[in-house]
This record gives sequence, C-alpha cells and structure tokens, in this order.
Amino acid sequence: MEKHPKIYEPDLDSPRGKGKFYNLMMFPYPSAEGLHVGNMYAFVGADIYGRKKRMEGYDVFEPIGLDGFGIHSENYALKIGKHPKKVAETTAKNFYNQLNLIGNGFAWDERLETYDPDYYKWTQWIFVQMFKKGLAYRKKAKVNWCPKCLTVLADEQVLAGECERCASKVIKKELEQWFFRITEYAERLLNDLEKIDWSENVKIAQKNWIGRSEGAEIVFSLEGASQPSITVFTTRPDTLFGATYIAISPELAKSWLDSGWQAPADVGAFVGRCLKAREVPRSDEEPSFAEATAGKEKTGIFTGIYAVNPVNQEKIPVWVADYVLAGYGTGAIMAVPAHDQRDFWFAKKYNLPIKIVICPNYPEKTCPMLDAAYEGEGHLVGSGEFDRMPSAEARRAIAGKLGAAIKVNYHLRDWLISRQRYWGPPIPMIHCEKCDWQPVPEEDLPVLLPDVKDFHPTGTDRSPLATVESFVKTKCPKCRGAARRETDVSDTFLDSAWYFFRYPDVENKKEPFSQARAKTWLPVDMYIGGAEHAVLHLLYTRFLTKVFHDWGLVDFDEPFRKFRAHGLLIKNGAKMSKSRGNVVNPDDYIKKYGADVFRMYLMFLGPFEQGGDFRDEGIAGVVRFLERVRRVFGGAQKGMADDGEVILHRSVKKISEDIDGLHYNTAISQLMILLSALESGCGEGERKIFLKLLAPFAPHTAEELWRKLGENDSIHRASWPEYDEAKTRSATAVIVVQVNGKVRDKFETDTGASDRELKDRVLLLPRIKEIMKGAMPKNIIIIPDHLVNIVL
RNA sequence: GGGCAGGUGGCGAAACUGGCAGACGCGAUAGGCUUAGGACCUAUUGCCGCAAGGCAUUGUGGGUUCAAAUCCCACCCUGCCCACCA
Repeated sequence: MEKHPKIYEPDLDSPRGKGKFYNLMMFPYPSAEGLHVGNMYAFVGADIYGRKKRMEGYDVFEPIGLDGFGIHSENYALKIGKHPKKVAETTAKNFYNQLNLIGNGFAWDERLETYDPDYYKWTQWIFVQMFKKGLAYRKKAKVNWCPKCLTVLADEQVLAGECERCASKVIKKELEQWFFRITEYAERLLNDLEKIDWSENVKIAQKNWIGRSEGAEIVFSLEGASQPSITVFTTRPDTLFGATYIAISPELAKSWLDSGWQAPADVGAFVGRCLKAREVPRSDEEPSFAEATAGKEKTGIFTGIYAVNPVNQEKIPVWVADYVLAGYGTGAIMAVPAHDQRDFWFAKKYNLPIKIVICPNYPEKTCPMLDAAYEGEGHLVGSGEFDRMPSAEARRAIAGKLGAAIKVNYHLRDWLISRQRYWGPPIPMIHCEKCDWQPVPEEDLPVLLPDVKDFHPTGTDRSPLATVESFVKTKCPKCRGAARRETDVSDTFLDSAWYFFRYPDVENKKEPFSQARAKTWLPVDMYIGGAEHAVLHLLYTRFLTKVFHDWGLVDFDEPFRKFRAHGLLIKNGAKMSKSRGNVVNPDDYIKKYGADVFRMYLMFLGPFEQGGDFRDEGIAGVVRFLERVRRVFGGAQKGMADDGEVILHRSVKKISEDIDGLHYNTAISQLMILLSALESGCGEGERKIFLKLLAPFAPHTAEELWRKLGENDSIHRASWPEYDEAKTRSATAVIVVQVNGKVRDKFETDTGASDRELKDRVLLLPRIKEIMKGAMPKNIIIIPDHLVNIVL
C-alpha cells in the first residue's frame, strides 16, 4: 500500500492549477473472489481519463472505496461460515492491494468503506432526515421469501423462481416495510435528464424506467355492487365507446370482498387462486413474451356487477381478471378488446363483444376485420358525436366532455429500503406503543450494528437483529417509555447513493460532509461505471442529490455532470462466468506481464464504451509494443525522418481527442504508429512527447523512461503536449482518380491544387485516357486534396 | 412483445460530417538472423494473375446519390435491459 508513489495529492481546500476535476468511478462491492477484471477494466479506463486531465493542469481528485455492506458480502460470509465483519476485514486488504497494483492515481488518503460506523452513521442520519421530512414511510409490500432458508431474498438471488442457494421455490410474502418517496421526484428526475451530459442510452433507460404516461381517470357508476362507482385509468379515452367490459384486479376484488361485498360463490375462490398464484415470482427461465404475457392464459370471472359507460350509458359487465395489475393506475381498467391486445385475447376467450371504434382506413367506409387488436391511430367510428374525429384529438375531446381528471402515472415505484438481513446499517427508528415510530435522536447515531455471533437469517419475518434483545430493547426518545428498535437494515443502494458526497470530506465527524468541501468539489465532473447500473444506482444518486438540494445542503441538483457507461468484457466471445471457467483473474496477468501491459491490453481490446473480447493470444502485441518502446529509448538519438514531424503532430492531436472521447483502442494504435516513426530516428524532444502520450496508459514504464531522460519530477505532473494544427497537414496529398465511382488511378501532388489543375492533370493520365477512349465526361466531381470522379 | 446496442478478413477491430473499406494488433505463410529453438528483422496475407492489371466485397433485399459500411425503406440474426404499466 505504502509503496504506491503518491503523485496525486489534490488540495481539497483550494484546488490548484486550472481548478478541480472530480474524476469518479463506481466503487466496487468486494466479493470473496477478489477484484473482477471487469472492475479493473472500468478503473483503468477512468484513470486514463483522469491522468490526462491532471497533465492538462487540473487538480484531479480520483477517490476509491468499498461498497462493502450488503447481500453479496453477507452471502459469502454465510457460505464460508465466517462473520461478515471478519470477512470484510480480509477482503478489504485484498482489494486495496489489488487496486494498488493496477497503477491508478487514486487519492489513497480519502478512502471510505460503507460498513465503517463513521460512514454509516451518516447513512442513518440521511434516513432520519428522510423520515422527518416525510420522505420515508411504512407500508405493506411483498418480498421474496425462501421457505427452506427461512429468509428474505433480494430479487437478484431469485433464479428461475428458485432460491439461488437451496433451489426451493421462492414465494412472495407480505411484510410491512420502509419506503422512500422517490415517486414524488418522478417529474424532476425525468425532466432534468435534459440538462446532463450522460450516455444517451442510459438516459433513455431512465426515462423508460420512470415511465411517464398521461391519461384520464374515468368514472363508471356500478349496479349491483357494494360500491357506487369505479374509477379506471386509461391513456386512450378516445376508445371509450369501444369499452365492452370492465376488468378489476384480484387485489381490488379482495378488498371489496373484505368490505362486505356479497359476490357469487365462485368469485371468492377465483380471487383466492389468483392471489396465491401471484405469490410465486415470475421465473427467469420462462422465455419471452409468449410465456410471460401472451401465452400465459388470461383468466377471469364475471362478478354479476354491471357498470354504466358514462359516455353512452351502455351497461357493460364487470369482471375480475388476473391480468390487471393492482399496483398501477387504479387497479381497474376499461377493456377495449378491439384496440388492446390483452383485452382482445380475453374477449375472444370469454365471448365478450369486440367493438371497433378506431378505423385506420379513413376516409374509406369499411373498417378491417380484426384478427388482432388495432392499437394504432385512426379516425373514430361508432362513437356518436365524435365520429370521424382523429383519435389523437378525440382523447382530449372525450375526456373533456366527461370532465374526467387528467392524470399522470409513472411506472416508477417508491424505493423499498427495508432488508430483513444482518449486514447493513440498522434502520435508525424506534417503535413505541404510545408514540408510534420515532427516529433515533441524531446525537445517538450511529446505531451500531451489534457484533452478534449468530448473524444467520432467523426463520421469522425478522432480521437476525430481532433476536438480540439488548439491541432491540430501548427507550422511546419521546416519552422515555419502553420501546423497541427497528430490526431491519437498509438497502445497500442507500449506502452507494451518496458516497461521492463523502469522499472529499471523509474525516468529518460532525456532518455527512461539509458544505464548503461540497461546494469546492461537487458535482462530480466525470463518472464512469457499468451500464447495469443505468437505472437503480444512477437514479437513486440523482434522487438523493435532489433531496440534498431541497434541504439546502448543496446548490446543485444533479450529481454527475458527465457520465459514461463502459462496455462489457467477454472472454473468447463468451460471457465470463465461474461455471464456464473462463473468468480472467487480473492478478495472474499482472504478475506475468506487469500492470502496464495489462492496462494497455484491456484498453486495446475494443472501444471502451462497447467492451471487448479478452483473448490471451492478443496480449503479445502489447508486450512487443512496450519492449519496442524500451529498445527505441535505449538507442542513440538522431533526427527524425522527413515525415516525422507530421506524424508527431497528428499523433498528439489524435491521442488527445481519442482520450477525451474514451476511444482508447485507437489512441493506442496511434501510439504504435508514432513509435514506428520514432524507430527510424528520434531526438530527445520527440521522446519526451511520446512518453507523455504514453503516460496515462502505461504509467510505470513512462515514469521510468522519463527519469532516465534526466527528469527529476514525475511525468504525471508534466504538462500534456500540444500540437500545431498546421503541422498536422502534410505538404502533399494522394489524389484518388475514379471513373464512374471506381478507383482507376492515383497520383501524388502538392496540397492545395485548384480544381482546374486537378482536372487537367487527371484528363492527361494515360490510364484514364485509355479508359475514356475519347468519350466526353458528363460530369467531373472534385473533392480538393482528395478525389476526382469522372462520370461518363 | 418493448427499449437499447451491435452484425465489416482466419481472429480482436479501424473508417471524420457520404469520398481509396480493412488503420492498428493477433494469427498464418515465406525469407533473413541463429548450432538450434525462441526472440528479433523483412515481405506476403479477399479472389484471379508471373506481372501489368482485373474482379468481388461491410448480415439479406430494395432505394437515394457522381459516390453508401455510413443516409432511407423492409427483413434476418446476436447481445444486454425491461416486461401483462391499460
């Protein structure tokens, strides 16, 4: 650890040079196997970017830490039968050693680990503030439950509907849980995407995840029900005349039954069956839409109730249907079989009427026969006064006529924070019979995770902490009466949603971070990480940042100015996995080839944002390259060849631009091209420029050769080379001569030749004359310094 | 089913804003160097041809253009994410 040369020492209070540059990479969650090559890939890519910024004169802050709390670590501890805390200690050591080996310019003094009480104290503090501000609340929610392991599982631990450890069928269990009201921020999270420079695909993923849809709430009055009316949400009020039944979710039916609805006998049984079926989470194995939706039989039952369509007073039946979701909209829909595929299947099955009200054939009179729902736009038919109106217009017209409320719905759900697990920050809440839920007073934070022997899941609905009486029993902060602590811990995503605020101020004992430090260093200038976090992690960080902004802690409301997702590394064309046995262990490669070769090879595989295919054979190229570099630097100095200067200036330009655009693979090709030029002869000036260009990629080699040239200060503090645009252009150009678009000849000439000159010269070329056979060209296209195309 | 990314030599991949397809690297072949092997150096590496030269070619089929890997339309395939969201 100490061996690492500290070349990066940002001044955290007043950044030097051109100012601060916060270069962040997603911190890893340490697993037992050690740092994954995918992490290395991400970190090296991010470090190259940061190192160039440093050489450009920015004060670069590049911190690293460990996302050590959470299920991954806990499961490993369970597996090997060691306490998570002990495991964390050893894995931390390993991880930092490995991170040290890859040669990144980390700010080693500002590390943080999420399981450190000095850190999670503030994670808990955030929870308390959330509660105080009304952003944390409790409600019932379903969790995955393994009946054999007797524990709650995270979604990612459920494989094909089975527990990943014991392969028992997982069921859904309803428990009361803590939530954060992220939905309150849905609109801002959506709109503010426009003001940040992020990979476009990630923005789109977030947009879809938030899933805004605008529609109308339409009220149908009911006959024969215990309720007077029912409200449905629809994005297509224009199809209202085509509604031939109402479908309600089993959950809604259940609540009606519970509140005294006298339903036909088999309705209760049907509802029971549906709810039971929903306890089994959908498996990964079920392929495709066919199983998940289309092929999965939609079932339902008539309730005996009728609803009155408010637009035409038509009486339509009310059904309970298993395809209606409880958690979205109002839990009830108006079914329009002609214009919704699911309703169409359902209507076919139960012989319900299918009534076309949107015709795609306007102005022709005939509407098509439907063998599937028509979900597109068209003109209204069979819709009374609205006939012939375009459907888009009719949406507003029909909703308007009914005075229906315009309503915006989001797919985004509130953030479930509770985990019935051990290895996380205890949720800092106390329950008192008299005073209900009370937050732990801030001066009592952190609520330390008790160092229990038995951290195994308990077999009840509770976290293992529930069995620790000394932990559970406490006093109510309000009335001082006997009370009990919340025993669940919080989601790991909460730990990682704010860590970058803490990095510039890890020693702070009084607050999560000082406003001064935050003002100096935040927001993050460049964030690099995996696309798999496109929604959850990146959405939570944005949410929390907006919350901090609203609390007045910071004056910005987006955490990362720029975010780029790196691609996925695969091995020999296949995804790496333990079962395939094709996992690249970075340590082996670093040991064998050294960090510089490994770094460069990773970056040379393919475009950083697209990932690459790791093949052992390919490493030789980079090994040879660095050996050639040493040979050139060991050789005598002499002048460069004639075209050397152009290649040098072009290389500086290309490599600079490529690093800025994360095109590291082509930057390395250019280094290779430049090296070939240097091999034919080079002086000290060219050597230094080359080393500077090499430094971000191969920091150790570059440093060593730099010192051999007699430099006393680190190359990583040297200035990034500049180029002269004029010198990137060569004095001559090769002109391609085409006839009818086919290349027929080429010649070299001075750059800047006029169209006239080029034309005259081309027409005199013997080969061209021969091809033309005296014919008159119809047209001659001239691209200066580049190409002449003769059209015959 | 939806969203996103992608499909180019034996392989990993390049190609700015439409202008020489295959940069750079791996592998392969031949030669040099070497006692030998490795390393290294040189040349070749889409097809035909001794060569000059010719021909083909960027998943498939159409189109636009003097000119298309690049733009447009339809389709096929692969990967990732989401998935009964009314």
